[in-house]
Amino acid sequence: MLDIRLLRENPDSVKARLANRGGDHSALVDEVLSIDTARRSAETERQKLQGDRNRLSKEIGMGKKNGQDTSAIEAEVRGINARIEEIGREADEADTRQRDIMLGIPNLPHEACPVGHSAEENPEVRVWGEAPKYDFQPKDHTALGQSLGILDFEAGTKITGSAFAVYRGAGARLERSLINFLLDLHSTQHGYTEVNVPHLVRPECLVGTGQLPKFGDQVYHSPTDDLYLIPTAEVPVTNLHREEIVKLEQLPIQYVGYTPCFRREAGSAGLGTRGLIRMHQFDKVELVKITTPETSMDELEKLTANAEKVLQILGLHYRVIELCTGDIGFGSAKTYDIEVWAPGQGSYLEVSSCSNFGDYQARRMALRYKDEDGKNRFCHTLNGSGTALARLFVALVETYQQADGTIAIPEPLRPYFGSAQIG
RNA sequence: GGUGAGGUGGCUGAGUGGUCGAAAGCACAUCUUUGCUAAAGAUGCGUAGCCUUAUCCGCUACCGAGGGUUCGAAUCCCUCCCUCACCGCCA
Repeated sequence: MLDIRLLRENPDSVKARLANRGGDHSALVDEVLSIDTARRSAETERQKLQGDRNRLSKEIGMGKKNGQDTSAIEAEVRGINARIEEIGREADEADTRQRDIMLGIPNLPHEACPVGHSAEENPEVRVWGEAPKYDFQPKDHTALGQSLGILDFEAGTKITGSAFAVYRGAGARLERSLINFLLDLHSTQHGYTEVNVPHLVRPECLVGTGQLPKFGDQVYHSPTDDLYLIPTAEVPVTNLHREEIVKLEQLPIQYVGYTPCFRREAGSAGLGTRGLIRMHQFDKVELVKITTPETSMDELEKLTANAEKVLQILGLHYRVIELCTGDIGFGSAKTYDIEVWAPGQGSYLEVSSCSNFGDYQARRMALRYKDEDGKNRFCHTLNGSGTALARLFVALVETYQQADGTIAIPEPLRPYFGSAQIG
């Protein structure tokens, strides 16, 4: 959520920065501003009347003690109460409407976020390694998965539906070994505290990180309990500190957590057509940081480097791109995507998206810290995949496939996987 | 799921209709004094909003949440949520 004071003081600048995302948000900004004015005027009157009531009620108390007749004042207060109820309803309604609209306005892109209209304009920041060459025709992971018996898409469809997969034997073991490898790497080498969190969350959590109210159709929901299946560990992990005032010394707070992620992918192109690449459920190891405003941009660089390290250790060719203003997510101020090369696809796959949300999420979830002067300020929040598993699995088997159809396991993963190859 | 107890400021814990945003203690911050790694004293110390040039002052709200009674509610009534204990059930 944006700071309403920023909108009041500098509406044109806010509109201009939002316009860089594409779409027109100026009408929303104007609407919020007009509601804000009405809201404050109603609030001021309500508070004045409440003050009157408090004063008169004390008079009644004193009067009764002294045996005086207080019926005239009581009648007066009854009149005030009627007015308080009326004006109070106005104030509350305005407050609710203002918040609802504010929750639907995306974050301002950071000055460091390149301006552009769409994904085509995302600058490439760096490339690591190079695409491996094969003296045979590299296969797609679905073909490899089937011939090795490690992936079973039909079984996923049978027990749940399309875009659900079953990993078998060495496939299941590979997935599990990757999870352990990633958790160990980030917790022991990069200074993140490992957390294991619930996969079902309250709606407030999704509001906090920005999925609700606007993207409710993308998450699975259990109406009976009003709980949501998490679309990413970002939601429960960041919300660990919702409505808290953390100590400056605690920052930066750094968490790494593994969770499955559940996404309805309503309206997504390519659902169910490309093996593991877009699933309704996939595993992910997520990195989350809570920082001060002064350090968040540096921390974004570090976080991105931490995620890249995964691919470096596994020897997977990748590139980092910087998302332009037209392509960054709803709550993000700046985002780097890490894309790993998948030889069987002949393309890059996004395996990590590292974002700095500034104080946008912190404001939504009332996450603050006390600064040197003892003043409460909103934290900055960041997160990035470290990394998504299904696509990492794809890149790994496609990259390390051999002419005989077996898959070599890269050296650093062998202690986790338990052998040097699959097949 | 059943029964019982309870939810007050960072923590402990008073407060059963009026001047309580809330005693006291602890913790914390600053200052003072004495001084050998600590003690004593003083002061300060919740959050949000409104007003405002202002993080001054002032005002309003908040004692699990939401309703109700009343001129007035942390205090009375109702509903819900949560925590703890025991029982049942269960991975």
